[in-house]
Amino acid sequence: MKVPTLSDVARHAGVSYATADRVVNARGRVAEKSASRVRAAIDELGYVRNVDAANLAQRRFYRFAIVLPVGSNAFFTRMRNLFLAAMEQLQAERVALEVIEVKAFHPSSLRAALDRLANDKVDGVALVGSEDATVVEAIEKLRKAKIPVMTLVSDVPGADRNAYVGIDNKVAGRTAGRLIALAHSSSRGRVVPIVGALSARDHADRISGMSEVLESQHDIAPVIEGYDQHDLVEARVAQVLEDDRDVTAIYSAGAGNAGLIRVLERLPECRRRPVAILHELAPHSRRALENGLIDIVIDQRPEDEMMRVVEGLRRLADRRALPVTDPIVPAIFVRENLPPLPLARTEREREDT
Amino acid sequence: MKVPTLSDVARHAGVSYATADRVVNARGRVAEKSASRVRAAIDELGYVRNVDAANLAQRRFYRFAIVLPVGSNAFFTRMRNLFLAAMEQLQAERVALEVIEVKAFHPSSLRAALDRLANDKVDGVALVGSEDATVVEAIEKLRKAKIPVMTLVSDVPGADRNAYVGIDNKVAGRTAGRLIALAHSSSRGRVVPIVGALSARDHADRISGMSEVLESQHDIAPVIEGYDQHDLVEARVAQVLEDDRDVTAIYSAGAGNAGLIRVLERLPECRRRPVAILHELAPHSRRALENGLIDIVIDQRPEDEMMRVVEGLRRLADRRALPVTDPIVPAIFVRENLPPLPLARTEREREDT
DNA sequence: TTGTAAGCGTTATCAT
DNA sequence: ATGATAACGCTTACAA
Repeated sequence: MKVPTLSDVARHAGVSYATADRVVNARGRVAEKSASRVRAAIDELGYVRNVDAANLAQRRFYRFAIVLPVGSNAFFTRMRNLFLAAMEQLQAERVALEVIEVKAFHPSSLRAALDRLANDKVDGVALVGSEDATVVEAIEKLRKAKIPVMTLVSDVPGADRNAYVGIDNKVAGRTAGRLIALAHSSSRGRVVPIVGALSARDHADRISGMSEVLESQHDIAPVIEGYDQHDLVEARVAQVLEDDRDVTAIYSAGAGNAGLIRVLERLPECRRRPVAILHELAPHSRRALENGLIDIVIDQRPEDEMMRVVEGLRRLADRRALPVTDPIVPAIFVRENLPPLPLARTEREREDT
Repeated sequence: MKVPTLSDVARHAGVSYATADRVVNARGRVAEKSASRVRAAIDELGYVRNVDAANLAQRRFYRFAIVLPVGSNAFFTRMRNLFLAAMEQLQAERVALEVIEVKAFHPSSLRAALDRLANDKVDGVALVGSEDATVVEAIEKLRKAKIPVMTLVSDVPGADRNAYVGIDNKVAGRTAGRLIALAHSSSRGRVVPIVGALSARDHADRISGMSEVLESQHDIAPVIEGYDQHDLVEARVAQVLEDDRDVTAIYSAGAGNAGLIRVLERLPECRRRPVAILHELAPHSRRALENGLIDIVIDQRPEDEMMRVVEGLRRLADRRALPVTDPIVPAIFVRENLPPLPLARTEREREDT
């Protein structure tokens, strides 16, 4: 059961090795006649490029760039730390990561970073997308430079990235809705939705998913915009709970949840705590789950996303097919299935909102 | 930034290339004095074996064996189909899978298969474990033959397999418990647990996890043993629901759920459907979720497990480190977050219980 | 116990 | 537009 090599292909096609190679690697300068003979030989023999040999000949050392928004967001801090923590192990596998931080909600900052990378000739780029024409262009430029691009956590509509690694926010919102419905049994409830900003697509998608499921049987209170800031969230939620005694559930689709948790913490004894569902495991949300202050955390498991991104970039750089995977299914954490705490923590780890 | 090669190591240690190689590959026949010099050189230079080059030199073609119990169990049918479906894509990556079916609950059948593999000199074995001394021995034998071993879905306590890919059943049960509690708000409930057999460790673990969470606030009815057979499950559950009008929840930790679903389907209108949670997505459980006959399916996502197994076996065969991963978190499916149906189905796919 | 050297299937360079 | 060939870093057979 011998696997055919490119030499076999060349011989079969009656051309030299170099010519066959030119076809396989699209180097041009081949007469169409030769090219077609080579292509025929390739699928007659069922030739597949030996990636190991190719990488050896190139003394492959992958350089990938990971572009993350940075700011006071606990989730991306966590994400960044995960990439940093992976670097050591990856070093031994001959891949180097460059983690680049750009200003959040600042497309031109992202664009500048991407443009630099296009000239740097890295072997692949992963980025947290945003809906912005300038970002679409930057991605196009990368692709033209033959650099694979993956979007992470947030996709870029209209851009032809090679793959997206992240959850479907609409589905996540619907899931939250269903769980809230479940927690209400048959009684009618009143749900308060919280987002960072309604203009953020992910947040809006989550809320609309949740509403879709609940609106026929329950009341949906006006959306609170907390701008992902815990003190703002705290103030607004406290206010709403005070004004509206009928609230039975809270669904927070964004960040700033430390503020929400503080409100729940000091809820008067007499008042029944509303069902609370929020997104992303973080030190404070974990603790709140353990203490019974909230019920459910929907988590997109950045560890998983990180691994898929690195693996995906490697495969793209090797010109291998990406495995056809189901979309990432977010994890649903309750008090009882929290993952064990990681043993070590990165030096720079911070507990921001 | 040159990466050191084994030649560098040899030179640095003042020995020949072959000697350095003997140390790295533990081939023996090296004077301790030389060996230690080589080892010193290795970590002075930070040498890491180039797996690509090694695989090229060996004309690597991985042969992995996947040993699955077969019988009338929908879950393992699904699992097997996943492996079969992956084979084509894997072919191009120079890995061949041999999917071996053994009789379920039949340790000596499993043992025989494993013993054959030990002599066959495959590059790695994945198997669905069971608590049995003879299986422990068979694994030991494989390991002695330098064959990597992974357990899948069910671990083998006491065996030194290289890794386990599967969920923590106790945790899964506790999660089910919490969700049931959530669905009961503050009212007291009465839960009927169903298993295949209490002697099956996985099932027992799930039930005990569930009970742990619920027993203080709710009633736990006697466990139904349905031996993973849908007609048996159907009969028993129908009986219990008839005898006991106070049942508010059902947790099925095993298989045979088609029977359970049939009972729920023909529940009289006047009677409120109990909260229902069961394990593993299958055609019938999916449909029941869509129809609102059950509330939640806890799924260990065999697609994911399959990929981890293949990737893990490959890494082990390459003598690379396994990535430190969190344990597999089962997915919690409700009606609203069901994964899209796969487009193609394997020829042999069957819909058994 | 130690050393030498011919592959492995590519990439990339140079010559024609 | 085509062809020949020296690396790449390892494994393995063989020689000393």
